[in-house]
Amino acid sequence: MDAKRVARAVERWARENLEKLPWRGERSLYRLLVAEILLKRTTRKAASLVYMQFIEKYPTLEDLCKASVEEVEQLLRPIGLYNQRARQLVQICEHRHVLEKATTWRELARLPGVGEYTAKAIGAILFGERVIGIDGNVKRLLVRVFGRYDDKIADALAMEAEDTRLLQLGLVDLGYRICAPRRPKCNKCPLAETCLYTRQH
DNA sequence: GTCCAGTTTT
DNA sequence: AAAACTGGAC
Repeated sequence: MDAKRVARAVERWARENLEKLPWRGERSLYRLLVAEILLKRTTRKAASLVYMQFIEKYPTLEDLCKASVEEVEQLLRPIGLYNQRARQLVQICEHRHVLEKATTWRELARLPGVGEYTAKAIGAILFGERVIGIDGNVKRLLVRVFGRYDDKIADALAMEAEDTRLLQLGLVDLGYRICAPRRPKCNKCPLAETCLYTRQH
């Protein structure tokens, strides 16, 4: 298995090609967590606008914790799932101490609304942990490249990471923008040489 | 396995 | 008109 080769290629690609998004480059755990919750089952475009409004209104965790659920719901209404998301954000305030001290993805995973994907993605992006969050886009990419997906593949990739942030964001961006569900842009993909799917088509 | 929910893409 | 959208809770 070419985990090392794939990791290198993804990181190299990510260095030049990551899409600029409002939460990219964000060093605040609070802000990254807000972004992840807004992005669940939601496109980047829709999430971007609401994210910027959200951060302007609640720049810090303290600001959010002073807000009411209704107020937060109102802001989230345009992108849907507002009931659920607003409740989760307010619950995170109740677990404020966890967020303030967390240094590993396992601690984050205890927060309401934070599952394995979100916790591992932040672990890779912010904490530099050797983990990779696997969302639908990354899974599709890995199935195409390796012909299958299981936990061992994700672990192997994480172990080969030189820069866990670049690897995580690179995988997500490649999966979303290049390795699209239909008509993937294999001619623009840095993994085309080793990709099983590309070679079979 | 089902539900959440408005927006975007096909 | 569907199907999908950086999932997670129940």
